[in-house]
Amino acid sequence: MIENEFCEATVIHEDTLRRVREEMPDEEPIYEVSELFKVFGDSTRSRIICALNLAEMCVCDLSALLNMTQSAISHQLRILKAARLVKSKKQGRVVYYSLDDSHIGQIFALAFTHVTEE
Amino acid sequence: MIENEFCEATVIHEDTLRRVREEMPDEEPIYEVSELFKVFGDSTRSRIICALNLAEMCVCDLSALLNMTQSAISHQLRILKAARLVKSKKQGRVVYYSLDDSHIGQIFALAFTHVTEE
DNA sequence: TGAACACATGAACATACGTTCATATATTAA
DNA sequence: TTAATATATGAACGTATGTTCATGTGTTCA
Repeated sequence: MIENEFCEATVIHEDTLRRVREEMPDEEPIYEVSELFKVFGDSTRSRIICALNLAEMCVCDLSALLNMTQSAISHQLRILKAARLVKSKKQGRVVYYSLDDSHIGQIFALAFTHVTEE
Repeated sequence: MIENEFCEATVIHEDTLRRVREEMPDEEPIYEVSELFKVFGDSTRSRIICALNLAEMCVCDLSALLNMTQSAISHQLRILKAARLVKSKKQGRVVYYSLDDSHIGQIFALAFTHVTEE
């Protein structure tokens, strides 16, 4: 049992700890990954993503589809756009949103198979 | 332009809206998917998952690895266990945690390739 | 039996987050 | 130019969430 340098935690398995320390991904990419998952971790945003995965849509259609106020949808689209998950295209006063990523579909597909099995 | 039955939202594209309504996944699996992503959406939990993906570990080793208090780790492990993402095995007074799912690795792998490219 | 240890857990606290409300911006049509 | 429309956005509000602190539970060892 060895005291850690930075906190009071006791270390029982020095060998595995050393190995995991070496093989662990850096903190930054892990942080970015969890930031990505955080965006997915709201059902409104997930529903928007599922919808945009089927068709390019404008804000008021999304609002009607999800039965939510235009403001709420717009706020969430802003977050999705900041995360570079959706892109927008303005035509007149209508703004069309669509998915801006190739991995989203794959990640969601895996997640769906996860929650639907067992 | 047609007024929606349940909210004041204006519908511009009736045809795509109808098609998306038909092809959209049900609300419940989408909700479950976003609940799963919500669990992944915290960097502490993501780091725990990355660690357990490399080795079965006890609480105090995780605590030392992530330089966090035993209590904080324990609380997060509770959440991961409730989500059936990790399982625990008690040996004496030491509790060993390991991943309890085959999809986690794939989902994280996809997410990593997403954040590391571009 | 009691001390030490590994872990769990409830309460408290600060912070983050999603929606609502009011309003601003930009475009079209009269 | 004015009214209507589609969207964006800031402030406010309630709620959810992660960590800390204190303490509880269960196990080992002297």
